[in-house]
Amino acid sequence: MASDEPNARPSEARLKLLRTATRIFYAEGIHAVGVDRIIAEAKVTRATFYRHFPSKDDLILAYLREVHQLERGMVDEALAANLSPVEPLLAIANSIAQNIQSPGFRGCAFLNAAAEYPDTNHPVHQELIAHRAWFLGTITTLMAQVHEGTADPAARHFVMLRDGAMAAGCLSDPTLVSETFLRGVEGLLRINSERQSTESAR
Amino acid sequence: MASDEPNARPSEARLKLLRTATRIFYAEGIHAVGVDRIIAEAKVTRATFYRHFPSKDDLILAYLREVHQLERGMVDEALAANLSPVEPLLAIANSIAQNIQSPGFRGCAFLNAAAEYPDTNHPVHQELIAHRAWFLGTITTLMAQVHEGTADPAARHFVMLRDGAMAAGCLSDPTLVSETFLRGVEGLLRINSERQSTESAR
DNA sequence: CAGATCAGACCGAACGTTCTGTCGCTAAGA
DNA sequence: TCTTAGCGACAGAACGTTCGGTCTGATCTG
Repeated sequence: MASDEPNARPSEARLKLLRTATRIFYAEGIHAVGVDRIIAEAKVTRATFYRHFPSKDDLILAYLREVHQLERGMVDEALAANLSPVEPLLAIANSIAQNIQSPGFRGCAFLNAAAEYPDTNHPVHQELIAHRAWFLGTITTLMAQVHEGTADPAARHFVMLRDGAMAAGCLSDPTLVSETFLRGVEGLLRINSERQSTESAR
Repeated sequence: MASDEPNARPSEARLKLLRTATRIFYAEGIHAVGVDRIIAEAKVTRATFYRHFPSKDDLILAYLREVHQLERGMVDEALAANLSPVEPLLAIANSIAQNIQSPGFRGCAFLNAAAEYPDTNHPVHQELIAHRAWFLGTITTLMAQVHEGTADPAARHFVMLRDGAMAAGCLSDPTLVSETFLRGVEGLLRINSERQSTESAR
């Protein structure tokens, strides 16, 4: 990607473009927003835009990577305060619930991108698949610490609840959606903890 | 909506347009497909298109109403074979699971439309909100027959699992997604049935 | 005959991308 | 200290294509 060397300090113009794109793509959709709009609101010129992003698709990929980093940050934070096997999962769930209730919440950037880019050959689609693989893998690892034998189905169940909550959070009452999600997660963790306790008692 | 009187037989041209739009919009996304494409593949002319649909938005609304009718048909079928309070819900869940595993599955047309039309004032957005209200209401009514007191949260939980399954069904292994969904629903129904049995035994 | 459909041209706007010349800033070299 | 070169950003025009929508006249069918 142009001008994005790992150790180079990103230019102010590039940051402005990426920040603007992240905000507008998330709020309004990707296809619904043209590069003209991003350029105008970032207050840079066309030449500057194309200097940093060779095409609109490059900007979209940068947007998704930006959101991915934000979500990684959230997960890393939950892992840092790690006391018992269940707590990181609850911390992640609470973070998701808070996000759902935050102003400007507009669902999952990756699920939204999937709706707009269904072609599995498109780089945008491939980017979101990679993100989802990371998230499922992370939850699976955490679930394995709760109960090794059922980690896979339990993680899939967690992610399904997450996906459902993210999808519905801006289509109905976010408070009810968050409650439903947290209850589902708590029930899931309770069942899996009891399995672990039952097997430990043997 | 033009030429769509309740008792009039829809013309062949209109049917072709709607059928084509339903297929392509669902498979490829709404913004990603222009009217030219629909017209070319439906093998009608531009004037015919605009005779039946005054604008692209009218076609999109017709597409969503078409999918809504299909889903109503699925639910009506599940209700028709109604033996016990739990069975319609299981039938609906099984129908959803089969859909997820069917060729060409591309998620929920309404969730996909929500991603592309986030503006709550847009008629497309309002159409999908109405559809979701119908679905949640239907599931709530069915859950009330399982256990009156927890019908609301249980229905929301069911719909959350459904949304998550629909979102993930074409982004990962559809068989695993279906299994996860059906297990989640079975667990939910078991818990709610046991609540009903417990309260009946008092 | 009336309505539906056809063929096809047209419109202005928007789309993503390319390009040119100019300006400002910074760092390095004389 | 001054000059120069290089880099990044600016202003703005231009390109070809696609977009959704409008319109006209001809043909077909019931």
